[in-house]
Amino acid sequence: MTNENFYITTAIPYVNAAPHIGHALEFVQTDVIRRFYDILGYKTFLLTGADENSLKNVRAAEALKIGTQELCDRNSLLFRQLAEKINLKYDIFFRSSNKDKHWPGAQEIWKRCVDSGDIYKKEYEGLYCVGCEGFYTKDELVDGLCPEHKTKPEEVKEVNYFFRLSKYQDALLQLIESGKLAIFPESRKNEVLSFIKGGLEDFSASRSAERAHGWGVPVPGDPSQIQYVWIDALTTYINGIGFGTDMEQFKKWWPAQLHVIGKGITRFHAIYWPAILMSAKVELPKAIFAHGYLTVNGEKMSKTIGNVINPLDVLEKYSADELRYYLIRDMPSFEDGDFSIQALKDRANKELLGEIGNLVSRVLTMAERSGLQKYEGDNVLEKKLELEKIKTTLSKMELHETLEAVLSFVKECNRYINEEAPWKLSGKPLETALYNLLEGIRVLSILLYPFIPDTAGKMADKLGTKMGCIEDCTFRGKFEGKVVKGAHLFEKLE
RNA sequence: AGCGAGGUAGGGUAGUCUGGAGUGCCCGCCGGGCUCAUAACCCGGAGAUCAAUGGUCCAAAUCCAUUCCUCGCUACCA
Repeated sequence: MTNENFYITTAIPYVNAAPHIGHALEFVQTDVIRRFYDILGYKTFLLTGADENSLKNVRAAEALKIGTQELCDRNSLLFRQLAEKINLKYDIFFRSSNKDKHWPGAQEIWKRCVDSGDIYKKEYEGLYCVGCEGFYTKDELVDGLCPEHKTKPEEVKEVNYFFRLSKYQDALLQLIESGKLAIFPESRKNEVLSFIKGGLEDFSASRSAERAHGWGVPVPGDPSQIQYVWIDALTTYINGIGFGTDMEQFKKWWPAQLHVIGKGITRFHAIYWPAILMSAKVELPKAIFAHGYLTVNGEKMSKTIGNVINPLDVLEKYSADELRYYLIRDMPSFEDGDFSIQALKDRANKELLGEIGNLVSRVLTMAERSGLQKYEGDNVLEKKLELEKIKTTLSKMELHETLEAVLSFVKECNRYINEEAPWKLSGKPLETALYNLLEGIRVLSILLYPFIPDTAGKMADKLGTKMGCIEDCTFRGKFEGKVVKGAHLFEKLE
């Protein structure tokens, strides 16, 4: 057992629209890691939430003819519902429109960066598309026109605050090359390194309040400017645990052991964020895990195609465990993966029901019929458990590999039944076979807990055992739980 | 264009660093076994010029060179 703290975060998504299935993937991945660290004995804390200060939210609200806060309230609720329904075990759902807890921290960070001399005023010149309300670089334009609106962007000059990112180029390089800030997977780490080596430019850290429609965190001492959304968004990771408002709690959990993010925002987390923290003289997070994106039936998700999958709809028809299992099992942790309902059903029927549910069902039937109250025997089946592989793949964040290693033990249990044929046995040989199988299921209930917590709990209940931790994943020579078969763990999906 | 990652059976992957029979896993397909179990479970089989060419070596998916193809990153996208 360890007493170390483990603070983990999901990215905080823009809430300009309802959650899609990609958000569900991130929630599940983060939760699996968190729960694994739970059974490893860490004291864990998980932050999730919503980035509400984006201009996208302002625009989305205007399109719907409602207030921005109302839109954020509405959509944040959907994200929170998703978190609940998918069993994301979060400790805090933190919204960046929270003026009491978020603004003080975001402004404190800003002041500290000013004190370090890293924020300065500069005239910003850029190509601004009125339709997009955003700036474009020359490379992004198609024939000199905005790729979306096919209009010529205006040249706009505006005085903004800039963050002196260039100053941190060497420090960032050293930080990431040395692994002091770990980036999973390796390929993303390489991308970040090559980006840094290409030379870092200072970035615009504020916008005019006018252009931001007055929405966002004001720059301390200059109400005409609003903080650039990324600065305020990143600080939710520290503000949510008390930076600027409850430094005691903040010190308890920070630094984060892991930020889980989508691959598209790697740069902000691996470059901007550590630079801001260095400037503000705050400790740095330990690791970043960038997952891939989901396609749907082989196509990129898009509103235009109309193939966006809302995970809340999926959870109307399928259980949290079925969705969680599928997302981890079929999606490589780091690569893009393809989502399809058919594949989800196949996994649920073949593996959750056919292998896990059926294993429990056949063993508990035989155990009940045996009439035994306690079971003893030698630990032959335990040798098939690859606990080391489970731990090493987890430490590399290869969650699909971790799950596969757990599942291969399920297969060994089923194989063991076929080989031993306990239905033909009686006396000591029967007791030994049942002992091994019951211990096997008990261990599985622990190892499956991070992935399918509801089912794992049911398994422990059926065995009459308590949910254990990693130290309990060994066979103990004796099984004394009170076995009750009860209902099936899964029903077949048609 | 530059930098990076890849191309292994019908699909998806591991193996490559540290060369040693195409070795493994998942889905799909075909055949058999079992009857404890939710038509679930177990075993066996078919299916691959390991992208191509050239080289090093007793020996190459693995090392070297070249070519072709795919994907990612290249300043504000989960």
